[in-house]
Amino acid sequence: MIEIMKGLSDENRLRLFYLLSKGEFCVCEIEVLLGMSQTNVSRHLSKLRHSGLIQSQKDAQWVHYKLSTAFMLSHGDFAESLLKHLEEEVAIVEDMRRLDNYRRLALNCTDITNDRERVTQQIKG
Amino acid sequence: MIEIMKGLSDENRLRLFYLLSKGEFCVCEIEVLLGMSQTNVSRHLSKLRHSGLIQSQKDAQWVHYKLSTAFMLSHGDFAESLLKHLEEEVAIVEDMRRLDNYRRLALNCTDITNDRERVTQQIKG
DNA sequence: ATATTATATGAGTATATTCGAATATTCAAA
DNA sequence: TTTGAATATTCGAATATACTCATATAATAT
Repeated sequence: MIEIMKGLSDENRLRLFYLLSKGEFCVCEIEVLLGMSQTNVSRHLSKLRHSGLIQSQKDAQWVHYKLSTAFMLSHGDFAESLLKHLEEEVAIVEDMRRLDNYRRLALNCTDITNDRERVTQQIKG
Repeated sequence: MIEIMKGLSDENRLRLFYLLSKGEFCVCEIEVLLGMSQTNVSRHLSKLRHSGLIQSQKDAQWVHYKLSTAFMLSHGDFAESLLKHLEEEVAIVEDMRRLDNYRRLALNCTDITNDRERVTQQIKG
């Protein structure tokens, strides 16, 4: 449990964790959705993975991350109550606004590759 | 929520938090029950209090700590699911064994003042 | 008033965490 | 097989955290 709590004791990782509770995302999507640098996203994802909170799956050159099913099976109640409280956090409300736009516009990794700046502007909405 | 997670991302503070979920204790009791130094107990209690997780009440020369009622009202579900998982932690199982002994023997602050070493041995079980 | 007990805080040190910049690795497309 | 894109890792600096020792404060008892 200590590992879990340490994994979730950082604002960026809480945002990552919350985002991944809404689906499966590749690193480039996370960068754009959360406005974080590639290095930082990768680093924090790595930490969350080593804490057992998330899992990754390689798909060609992309790596998709999602919540760990093992973790959700063993700690789902804890995760649910945490996620519920996170909903109200300002940073997370804004993350979710960008995610809504991203989905409404049916954007994907290819769009990000083609014109990252444009996607960033589009979801800022 | 970030403050809360940071407050609970340390093993000693998780132990303090769990102990206080079992009742109200003064600092000298906590020292003996958890086997921590006075300075360290005081410092971590201070951090938990500033994070809003616990509250204190002065009683003569003693200060009694307990979980914050405001926190439990707003985050009780989260606290309950965390506490449930903490039950299994080795360090906490041992803390609880000492607490059981402490209570079975009907010990209190005065006993600790009179002969701390004896109490320490008695609850070691 | 003085000594004693309970608790809190300051200073210093050791360790851990976070981040950006640069670099490495892996895969795919040309 | 070279090039480029996606992701991971290393390094160094800045900051934060935890711990111990010493000291301060506050209340009690003598």
